Amino acid sequence: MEAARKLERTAGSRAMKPQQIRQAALRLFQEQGYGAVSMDAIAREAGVSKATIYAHFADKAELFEDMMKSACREEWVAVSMLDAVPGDLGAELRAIGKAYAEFLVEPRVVRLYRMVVAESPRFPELGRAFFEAGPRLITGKLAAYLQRAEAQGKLALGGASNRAAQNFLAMLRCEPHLRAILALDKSPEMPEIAAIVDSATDMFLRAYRP
Amino acid sequence: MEAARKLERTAGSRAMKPQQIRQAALRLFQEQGYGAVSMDAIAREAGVSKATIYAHFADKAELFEDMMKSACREEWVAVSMLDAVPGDLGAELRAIGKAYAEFLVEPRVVRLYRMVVAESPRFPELGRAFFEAGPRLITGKLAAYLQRAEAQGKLALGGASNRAAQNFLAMLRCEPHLRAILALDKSPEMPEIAAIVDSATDMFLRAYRP
DNA sequence: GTCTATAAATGGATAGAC
DNA sequence: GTCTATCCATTTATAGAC
Repeated sequence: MEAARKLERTAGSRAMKPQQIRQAALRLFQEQGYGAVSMDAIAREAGVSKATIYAHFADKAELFEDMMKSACREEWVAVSMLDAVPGDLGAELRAIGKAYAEFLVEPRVVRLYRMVVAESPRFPELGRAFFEAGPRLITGKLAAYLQRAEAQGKLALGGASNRAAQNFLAMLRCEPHLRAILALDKSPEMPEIAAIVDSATDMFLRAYRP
Repeated sequence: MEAARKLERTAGSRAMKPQQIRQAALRLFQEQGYGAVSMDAIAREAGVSKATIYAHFADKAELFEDMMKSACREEWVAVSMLDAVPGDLGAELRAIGKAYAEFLVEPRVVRLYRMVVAESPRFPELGRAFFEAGPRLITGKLAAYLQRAEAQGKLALGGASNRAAQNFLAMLRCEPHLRAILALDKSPEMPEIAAIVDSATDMFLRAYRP
């Protein structure tokens, strides 16, 4: 009964504190990097006391890992929706490719990628979570799609649908993506990306047309 | 004359201190990330006092940036040597591709890439230096090579040699590269890389064969 | 659970002797 | 140029009141 009373009494603002802390931590870690952010700064940014953070997270490392895994799951949801839209094979590949290539230069995605890459050696589960939630999922989906297209006689992949999918997706991790990762431009050049996707799709189809 | 005497007297170990410091800093920054490394730790690792570091570098940021630019130049030298080896077009592309794809999973290169990606937003010159010394240089070289091949009637690129080069190189930044970046494997799987390079080369040639 | 206050150690950077 | 010793702000994490 004590537990029940507690739950009632605290359903309001208390339950939101962990989320506030995660969001504040995400902002600061993105701006300054894991090692450069202090728990004091996170407490200030979240509008809570430091002791409150330690009431919800064991230490800085656990807060970081917990927050990052949530962020990975949330970010990749958008692109995991990539399903075949109606149209001919070329149009479908172009649409999937454009969505993915543009996703890969979104500032939120780029910032997340930077943190994952930077801290993967110290947080092994993080690199794994990112890979499974994103690249692995989307590669599998595209490979299945290409396999269906081959079964319908629209492509000649020699059964290597997974490798073909990897080749296609790799071409979408293109120079604009790299330039975004390296913070070389103020904002990504979307027309250039569209042209690259067209080029990659054309090349893919020329190579794998029956 | 005082200057001359000083130079004589200090030609031995003193001139090497900056290099010792750079090397120690590289090791620690790679292991722990920029924000997590202290100047005390660098001094210990280099076997010098903290004051000696500050005698050669204005502060932590300048030490990091100076060291990183040196590291970028040194690392990319290996792959910038990539010149056409004798053989037919397919064999040459395969050789270039294999060298580049294997370079991209070397632990030293992966560690450097992680740091550049992590700190590019805070050190804009770093992302620029990395890009110019590596991807930009190699893309230009390959584009020129492909253009010569097209002039000889061995390829049909429609004049878009640069885009073709980018497509080919993007396929070499493949899943093993991504897995290495994310620290998913203990050691890179070279046979898998060779198979991917073969696949990418075949696809490239099927698409662009006259 | 949440706060204020503080402990105990470490951070970047410098002074002054040699 | 190089060292030892040190300044003072900041660090992670906790104690104790509510």
